[in-house]
Amino acid sequence: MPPHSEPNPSRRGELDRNEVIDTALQLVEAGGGESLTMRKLAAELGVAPNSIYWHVGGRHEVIIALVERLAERQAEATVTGTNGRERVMSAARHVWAAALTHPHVTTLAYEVGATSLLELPLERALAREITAAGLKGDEARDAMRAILISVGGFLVIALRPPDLVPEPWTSATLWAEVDDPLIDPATIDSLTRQLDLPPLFERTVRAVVDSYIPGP
Amino acid sequence: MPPHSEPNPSRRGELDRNEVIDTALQLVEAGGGESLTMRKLAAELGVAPNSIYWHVGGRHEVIIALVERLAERQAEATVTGTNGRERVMSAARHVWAAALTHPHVTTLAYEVGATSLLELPLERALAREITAAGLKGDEARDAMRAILISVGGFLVIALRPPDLVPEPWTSATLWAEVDDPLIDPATIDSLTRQLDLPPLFERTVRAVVDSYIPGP
DNA sequence: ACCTGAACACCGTTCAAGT
DNA sequence: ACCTGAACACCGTTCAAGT
Repeated sequence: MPPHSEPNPSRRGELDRNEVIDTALQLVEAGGGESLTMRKLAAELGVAPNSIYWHVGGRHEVIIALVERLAERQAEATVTGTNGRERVMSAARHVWAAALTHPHVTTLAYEVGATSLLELPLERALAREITAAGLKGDEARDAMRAILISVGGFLVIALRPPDLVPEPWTSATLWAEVDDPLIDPATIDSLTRQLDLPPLFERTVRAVVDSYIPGP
Repeated sequence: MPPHSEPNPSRRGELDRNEVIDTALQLVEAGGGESLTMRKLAAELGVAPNSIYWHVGGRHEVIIALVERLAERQAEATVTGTNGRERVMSAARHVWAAALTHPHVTTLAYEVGATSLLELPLERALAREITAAGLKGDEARDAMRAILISVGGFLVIALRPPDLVPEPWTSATLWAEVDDPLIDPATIDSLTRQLDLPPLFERTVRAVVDSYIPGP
């Protein structure tokens, strides 16, 4: 089998692994995961589809490589705040913000199960703040996972393409048809309106952070 | 393989929408979303692929219909608990449990953006408890969304096929290689071990519930 | 070592044609 | 009204063959 995992510094032709990965990354950032096909990628590179198999591997390997590349590029954002909870919250916000900056790659990474690979630098930053806040071992691990899972829940909503679901089956339309005497009408009305996600993120993730991270 | 995987060549006409949807649902429950192809479905029904277009429509419409069908079947579980927080927590657990009972359909529903359609009966149960707990309008809506998003975050982890990620890129392996003096070693060690999700769910969702729902 | 043409085994979907 | 054969426009992947 060809040298997928190890770089080959000896000599090369016109096409190299780096170029393939960069182009794949561009394709995904521009048009989302479904626009990354071996054939389109090959066409973009002006090469036959099977050449990619030699340099990188199949589609799955291309995706892993592209996620790895973006992870490297991911600038490690600086955490702010003057106490443990604030700093942990800040690290959590960085995970959220980074994912929103690269929605397509984040979605694709999730689909192939490479989320941790993409987020590792930012997860480390979070782990450092949790350590600094005084948590250790399983306690620290639980705090970390709980916070990341909460952020993940919000990302699921935020990263969903808005036109994915046709009108009659949106949450809003569905709730508009609900007539339940045990549910407050004002609540139903509120459920049919657009949701402002960032403030809800702030309040909810803070609740999770506060419950796991000791106060100042 | 099982008798259901063999096509049925001995049929004349009499294909109806219900049969198509039921078979599609079975296909998904058995083998996940990717095993629902128009051609497999047609073969299962002993019919040409294009017949399905006449009775139901394209793949997307088949999926919506199948999600709708399961939603109808979804028995509305009874909420337990003696105070508001307990009862809201119980309703949240039902959403979680229902999704785990039908992991493939839940995943597929998410992929086509029909999560609300699938969960509507259970979301209504949650809305009733939130109403009963005294919340109204935007406040109730925020509580509802925050709780569902938190549950969703856990579902993302719980529903992910375990063998999706190859060894070298699992979260555990990635963390095993981390050597950071600012992170407690016991924490890193804990991050490389298997996570017990249910207790974390319980504690985290409860924190969210407690922060949105007034105490007794 | 590097790249291609051709092929295989799939997809979803459409459309004219049959009953 | 109901169903099909045939085709179109795609996929990912493999393999023998060329340089």
